[in-house]
Amino acid sequence: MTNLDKRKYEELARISKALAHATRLYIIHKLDEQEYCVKELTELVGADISTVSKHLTILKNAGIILDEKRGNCVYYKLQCRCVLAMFGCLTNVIDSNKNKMNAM
Amino acid sequence: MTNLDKRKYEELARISKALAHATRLYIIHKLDEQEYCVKELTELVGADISTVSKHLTILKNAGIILDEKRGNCVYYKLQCRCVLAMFGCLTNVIDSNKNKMNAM
DNA sequence: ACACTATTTGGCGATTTGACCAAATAGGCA
DNA sequence: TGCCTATTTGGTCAAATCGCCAAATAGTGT
Repeated sequence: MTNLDKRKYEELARISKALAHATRLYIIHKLDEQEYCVKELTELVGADISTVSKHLTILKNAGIILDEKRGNCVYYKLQCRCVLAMFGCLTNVIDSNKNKMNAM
Repeated sequence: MTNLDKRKYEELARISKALAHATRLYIIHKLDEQEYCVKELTELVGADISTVSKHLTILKNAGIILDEKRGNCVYYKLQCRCVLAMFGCLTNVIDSNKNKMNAM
């Protein structure tokens, strides 16, 4: 793997790692429906608010979501809806696995 | 997050985690071009063969690649090319980030 | 059976990740 | 200013991940 390749795939992995968590995928899914503040997401997720805040930071750093402070709250929304295609991809793999299973 | 949701997003995360590594993404990319045995991939990747073997196991367990023993070697290939769409998705996010940057 | 090659597995140390708690920070409002 | 709510940050601990080495396994050919 050349150095150039290495950088390229580490960049891809950086985004990919940000997606590699059930809670973060769930948050993305919810933010696709509407924007939410941290407190609201915390209730939806059902974890400590500091935990949710950290997940949001990870997604933000990956450029997947955006934050906007309004009044007392920080609202998050999807930065680019192209991540939603990821769900389709992941689901395809899962379905494809199931089909392979059934075909046995 | 309901129990059903939880199961669903953990399943998605399971696949997503398998992709969350530069070397594994690189392997997928190479296997898109042609099939390779472990030894060949090891040379391409430039890591210990046991390390590469473990990466391959992770990808196999996620249903992303398939192995086939022929002669002395185990050849790996993509199980479903739908994972390739994932590269497009990840690249979109990265490009989208860059565009947002430039627009500032 | 023996030697040789390819691959996987087990185990270890190092690093990263994830969850919670507690404390710090930031804004709004009385 | 002081209080209250929302959010982030720092710290700690447990668990997961990663990479290598060494050993085990599997198959080929002599």
